[in-house]
Amino acid sequence: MKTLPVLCCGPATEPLDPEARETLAARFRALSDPTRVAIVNRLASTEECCVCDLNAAFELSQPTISHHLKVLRDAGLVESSRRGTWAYYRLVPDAVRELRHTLGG
Amino acid sequence: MKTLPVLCCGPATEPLDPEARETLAARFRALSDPTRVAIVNRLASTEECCVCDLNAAFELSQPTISHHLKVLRDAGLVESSRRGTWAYYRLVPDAVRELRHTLGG
DNA sequence: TCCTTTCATTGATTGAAGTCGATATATTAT
DNA sequence: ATAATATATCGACTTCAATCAATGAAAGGA
Repeated sequence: MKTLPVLCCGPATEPLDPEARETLAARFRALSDPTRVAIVNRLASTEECCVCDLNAAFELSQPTISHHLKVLRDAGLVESSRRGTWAYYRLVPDAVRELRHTLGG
Repeated sequence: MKTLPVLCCGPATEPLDPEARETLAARFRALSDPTRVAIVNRLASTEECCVCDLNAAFELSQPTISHHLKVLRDAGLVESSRRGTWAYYRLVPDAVRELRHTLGG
């Protein structure tokens, strides 16, 4: 994965090309929903998490949770693997780190 | 301004209360548009910037740029001041830092 | 085999967001 | 005063996103 330039807050920051703008905006958009922020927060504390736990943790329908997980997956912020009947989700640390770096790490 | 807890990626992360989820999501949402990412990036490199420069820098109408600036203002990521006819915008470093911290600074 | 459980997908509905033209407001210049 | 310039706001249109009920797909158990 290509490393994106630092967005802020150095004294001299390089301008972003249109592709980088799109990529960054897409990732921030994945975090633009309270439920998804909470999911990422939960994954940050539990290392790995079954979908069934997430379904139980939020007062939303199962398809809605599944939808949010898909948004996070498409953004590359989380990844999943099936073991038997269950699906387990975890953060992609590099993606999160890159976003943080974008905000001026 | 209240300091939000670290979102990621420590071994033990505290769960976010609903209000914190909303606040964080709102700020990430302000960065969920390519133009706004570019504006913030530009502000990060120029310290302060006239709206007229932003209008010239993007191939969007003046009302659209004004709208994006309002979104960023409402999110607390930028602030503005008028000097004469011109309006100058700049980043709010604390807000950006807080977001970065949320991603596990 | 059939039923149950877990998760994903589809379709529909509702509300939010991006964009622009038109207009309003405020400041400076003539 | 009048005109010109710089921003902001309004109204309308269009596209996108969140949500849920219903359905599909895959695995395990009786």
